[in-house]
Amino acid sequence: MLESAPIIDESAAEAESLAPAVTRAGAILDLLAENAGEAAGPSELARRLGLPKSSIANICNALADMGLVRRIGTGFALGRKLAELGGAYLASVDQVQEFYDAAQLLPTGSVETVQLAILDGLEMTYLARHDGRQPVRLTSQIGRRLPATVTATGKAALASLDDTELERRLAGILELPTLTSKSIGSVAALRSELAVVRERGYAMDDEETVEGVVCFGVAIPGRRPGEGPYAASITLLKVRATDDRVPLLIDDLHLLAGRLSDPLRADRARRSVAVPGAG
Amino acid sequence: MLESAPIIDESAAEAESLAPAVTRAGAILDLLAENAGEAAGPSELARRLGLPKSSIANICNALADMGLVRRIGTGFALGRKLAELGGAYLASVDQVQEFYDAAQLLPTGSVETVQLAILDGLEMTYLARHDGRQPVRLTSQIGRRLPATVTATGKAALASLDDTELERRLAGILELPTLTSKSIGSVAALRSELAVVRERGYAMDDEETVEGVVCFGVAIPGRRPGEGPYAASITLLKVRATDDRVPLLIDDLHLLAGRLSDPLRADRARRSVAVPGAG
DNA sequence: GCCGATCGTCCAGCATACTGAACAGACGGC
DNA sequence: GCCGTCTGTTCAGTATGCTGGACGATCGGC
Repeated sequence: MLESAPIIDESAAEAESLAPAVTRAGAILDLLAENAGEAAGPSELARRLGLPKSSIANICNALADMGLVRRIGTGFALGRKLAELGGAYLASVDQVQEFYDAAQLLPTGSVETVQLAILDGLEMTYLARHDGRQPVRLTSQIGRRLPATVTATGKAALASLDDTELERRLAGILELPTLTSKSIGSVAALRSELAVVRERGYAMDDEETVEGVVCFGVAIPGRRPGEGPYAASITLLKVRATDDRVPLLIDDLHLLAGRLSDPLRADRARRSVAVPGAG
Repeated sequence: MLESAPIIDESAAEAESLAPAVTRAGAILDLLAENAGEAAGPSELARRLGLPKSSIANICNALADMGLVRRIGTGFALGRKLAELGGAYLASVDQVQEFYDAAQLLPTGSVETVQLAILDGLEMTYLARHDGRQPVRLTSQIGRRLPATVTATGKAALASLDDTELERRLAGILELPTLTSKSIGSVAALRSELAVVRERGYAMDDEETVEGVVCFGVAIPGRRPGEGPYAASITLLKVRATDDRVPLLIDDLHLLAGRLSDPLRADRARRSVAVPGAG
């Protein structure tokens, strides 16, 4: 059950939208996503969002008619059309398609967990995952968001920004979210870490996201102006990150990044002629 | 580029929504998903949907502010938040979580492509996929929709419906969509096929989706009332569907279906204590 | 089995979000 | 280089979608 909470205005920009109903619908979806799996009724949603109950009910019914949410009893939960749209988004990102092909060809990294993410503000959204042969599954689910400052992908992506853009994103930030005792907590520490990343050519997450797990990451520039940088990472148990393997994995990441960065790719039309799949 | 098309009213229910802006926003997302990868401007969207240009622009800006669509130049394409919401939806479906665990434990099927889908009307939406060890990737992408009548999952799911529900879904259907020359094209042929499925205990797609590829599927009942039935399938090249392997794969599917059907699952709380992932 | 609380739904009035036309800029072609 | 056609954006007026309150159904507790 969703815990009651005082009135909040979800995602600030509410006040000045030219299509308030749409913005509110988005806030509803966000709220349902935070408590995925649990259904919430109109009253509860209205209380949480600080919006009139009737409006919420109208919007939810419209969302339900389209399949964006599904009715569970009298409440609402995320709907199956979101899987369809999410899949369509992922299919529309060229880097995702190429990532799957390229990741399994990596000489050393193909047996590890390799992931692709995109920077969004100060968070990373994970877009694709190559599951290696390791029995332990340490991976984030696709679509999951993690703070950029505690992940190898995030630090690599932030380090690839020019200084003015970086300062813009850090403006007003006083404290950084931490997931373990090793997570970077201060902006000052982050700055020096990013300097190291730029110098070294790759980023490292040394148990900053999960104890006992390390990640290595490199940035992948976007192909269109304004398109936030991407980053690829390899995740493995710290005990497996031996001195002889790590350099090979770093090489693999640079190889992968090179392939995903290169706009000269002959298989541009591959997607449109691909086998439509079977079920 | 999107081809021009005459005015159409996307997904009929437009006329009588109590939150028209939300319904329109959904229609926009649908349209962008159909032509994923290509950006579309307000004018083009307005023409396609038969709606005022200004309204479309307002809605698109609201969607862009939330990340549900992204701006590409002056046009719009699907946004990264859809990946987040889609992932949250998939995480909210208990069967998906259990599917990943169960599929890789199948004695014979774990080396093949195993998929999970849900019935929606007369289409299947693919929710999860276990990639086997086969070099050829025959899989649909997650979120993809295929006609239920040409897929093993779809026929298994339809066969699990009671007659009144089945007739309701087939009402008014004259012709069935076909993907290959072997696809079922008539409702009469479908009825007799479903009778065979019920008798036999599993469904088969014999090159009805893709030439040279066969699938076997079994239904998995939903756990909540009104929740459309699920189905699992195993996909393989027809040349690999030998008489000694197929019975083993069918056994695996029934095993899988049994595990996903059984509401008595001790790992119910697993999701809430799972490792949050690393990046 | 009664009652209180809370739920989801309905309806009419008002404020507001939507509409339609006019605006300036960017291409592309004869 | 000009012009026709397209784009995306802006703005004021009005129809319309949103709001708040009341209704009936449901659940939980003393």
